[in-house]
Amino acid sequence: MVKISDVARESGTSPATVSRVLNKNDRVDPELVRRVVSAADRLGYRPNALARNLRRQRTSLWLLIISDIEDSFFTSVARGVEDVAQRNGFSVVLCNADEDESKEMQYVELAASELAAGVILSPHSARTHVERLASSSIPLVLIDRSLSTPVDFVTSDSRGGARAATEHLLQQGWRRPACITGPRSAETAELRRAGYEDALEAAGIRTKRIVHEPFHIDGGRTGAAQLLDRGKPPDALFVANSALAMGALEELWSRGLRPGSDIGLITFDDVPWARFTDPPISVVAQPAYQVGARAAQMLVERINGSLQGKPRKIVLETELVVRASSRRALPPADRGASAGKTAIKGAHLAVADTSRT
Amino acid sequence: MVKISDVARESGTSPATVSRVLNKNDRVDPELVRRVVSAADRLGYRPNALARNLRRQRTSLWLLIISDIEDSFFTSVARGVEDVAQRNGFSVVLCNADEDESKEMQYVELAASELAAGVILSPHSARTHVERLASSSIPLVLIDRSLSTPVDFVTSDSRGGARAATEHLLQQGWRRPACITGPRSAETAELRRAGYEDALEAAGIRTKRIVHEPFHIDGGRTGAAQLLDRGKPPDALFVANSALAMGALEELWSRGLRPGSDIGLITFDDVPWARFTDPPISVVAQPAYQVGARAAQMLVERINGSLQGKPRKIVLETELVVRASSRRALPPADRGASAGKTAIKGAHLAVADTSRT
DNA sequence: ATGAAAGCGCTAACAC
DNA sequence: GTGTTAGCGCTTTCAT
Repeated sequence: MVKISDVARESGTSPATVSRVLNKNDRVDPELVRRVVSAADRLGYRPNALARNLRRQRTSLWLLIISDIEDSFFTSVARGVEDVAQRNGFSVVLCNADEDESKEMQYVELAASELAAGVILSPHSARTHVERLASSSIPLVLIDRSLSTPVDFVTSDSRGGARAATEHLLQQGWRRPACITGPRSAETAELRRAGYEDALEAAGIRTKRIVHEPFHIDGGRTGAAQLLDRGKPPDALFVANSALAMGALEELWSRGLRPGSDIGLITFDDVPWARFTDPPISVVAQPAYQVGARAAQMLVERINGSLQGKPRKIVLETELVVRASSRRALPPADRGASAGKTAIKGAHLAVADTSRT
Repeated sequence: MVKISDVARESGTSPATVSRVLNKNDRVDPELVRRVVSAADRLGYRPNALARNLRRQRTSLWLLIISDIEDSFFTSVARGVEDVAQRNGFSVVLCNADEDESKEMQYVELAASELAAGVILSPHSARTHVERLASSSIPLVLIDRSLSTPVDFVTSDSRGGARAATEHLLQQGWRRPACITGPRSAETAELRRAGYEDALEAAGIRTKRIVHEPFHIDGGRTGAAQLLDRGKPPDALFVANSALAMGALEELWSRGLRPGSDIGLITFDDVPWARFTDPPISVVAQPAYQVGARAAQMLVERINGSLQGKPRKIVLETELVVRASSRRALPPADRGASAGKTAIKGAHLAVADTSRT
């Protein structure tokens, strides 16, 4: 391994000068710069980040800890984070906590012990993480789900989106809606349930029909099965995320129930394949890329100190995308090729500000 | 920041002993262990990984550099890698190169300068990466795509899978197949095209009908459009990955062409939603999790030295999953609920060994 | 503008 | 079995 002292010797100068040249800090004599650069080049010198980090007591690495790498919401978030990070000279590495609290903790520990420049986290629960990072004074921005502790936070309006989705179902003439949501420990699950209930209450519907399941495909399957096996089964489903939606869809399919004709269906998250299902699925679209980008922007500002004071909270608007699965009126004849094209897109929610701080 | 010397003082011993206790290496007096542990606990001591890494000249971090985080093939690979890494005491961070060579280079550089314990990479092209890592003697395992330089490598049998898929189309009675594959620079794209051609040649079909497009949804759209606009359009499509498949599906949809009845369709990669499309899509399934797990296993063995000598190559079998989109016989009446259930699964390929070394 | 020197926190020889 | 000590490669005062 060729080190800085080798370059110094080769260029007939001192380690200090080489360091200065490499970090293009001070005004060094142009002639020396030339000599150092050429020497470094000739020797194939590569700075050792480990030594630099230890000396500087900081890195330029961000950890983005997400709860499920197979959820397209989070992969879109990741792209938003990466774009902003790159523009600001940070590298992002992704950590998949996999909805597992101990893995999450492990990655938080990694961030702390490796002195990450910043962390963006979608917390499973537990505020211990926050304290751990705070004690190492590593800036943290939460996404998707908040914690009781006040921390910078970016999310989208789950409750408003859920309410709009449910109201849409009711407007379409579905009369016995039900809700498949995530576990009580997940904030987004509870908010989406609450939005669903908001709509029911506003419409004077007393029977709630709610099931809580893990945010996985199996949860969607068993949740749908439970609801459909009841004495008075629902005629429409509001499903709180895309993994649950896949399970629910599978269950409907296996019972020969066709969304749009036999049962109404609307779900959270505009996954890329929602247009290709039979029939296309109506969704509440979250601005996932923006969630990531805004979170990254906040992190940059915390790191460089331009954002100070108490934590900010940003809530982004969702968008209702109406396709065939939620429309009651759709006649069976109108299936197939035309179904994809007739999808209405863009009914913006009336609820909530674009972003409040 | 509380450091090892603080713990030493607090427990009335030396830094060396504290270090030994923390790394549970030597046989230290149980009484001392107790005192050290309790002192560390009391002071809230956290080891500084930066210092440790610098001293040891190694880390326990793996970089997994993938070409597209939104491709479910790679997210499944990631889970395979993570499971094996965790069992062996390594942390995995994911880097999304986004099919961008300069980003990929950047992450390789990160791995080298941070002295990663190992790297798993799906290379976009360029063998410079390999040399860079080799010069820092960081073990590397390639996945999905190989390079001209010999390096440990795990993939699945693209060519065999493509051939089997195409043969299946022909057996179903489709007569004018076409192929939408990726760019010529992508090895998997070329192998799948080759497998497609193998089947055509074996069947004595002379007209190849092949288009090369970027591995993105737009590529699928324009690729399909090009083929369908020809004087003699194809009556069946073999599509080389899932992003392309989405675009192709969109194009078919917009022209009112229904897979299975109007046109045959089979694609690479068993994405979770392939069962939910209209109609369900036949696919060549890659053992993505296994690709990741096997690659990780090789990396472990390279790191601990139990695997030595020249690079190994592992080629895993693919699986043909036949659903409705490729079956010509499917009568229009058999749509809807039953279509998902009647899917045949499991026709194993006759080609290739399970894994050769 | 440049160099000398200290030291970031830890581990691994080496001595006892 | 435990302590002493040197030093990983770099940056950054502090002199000059």
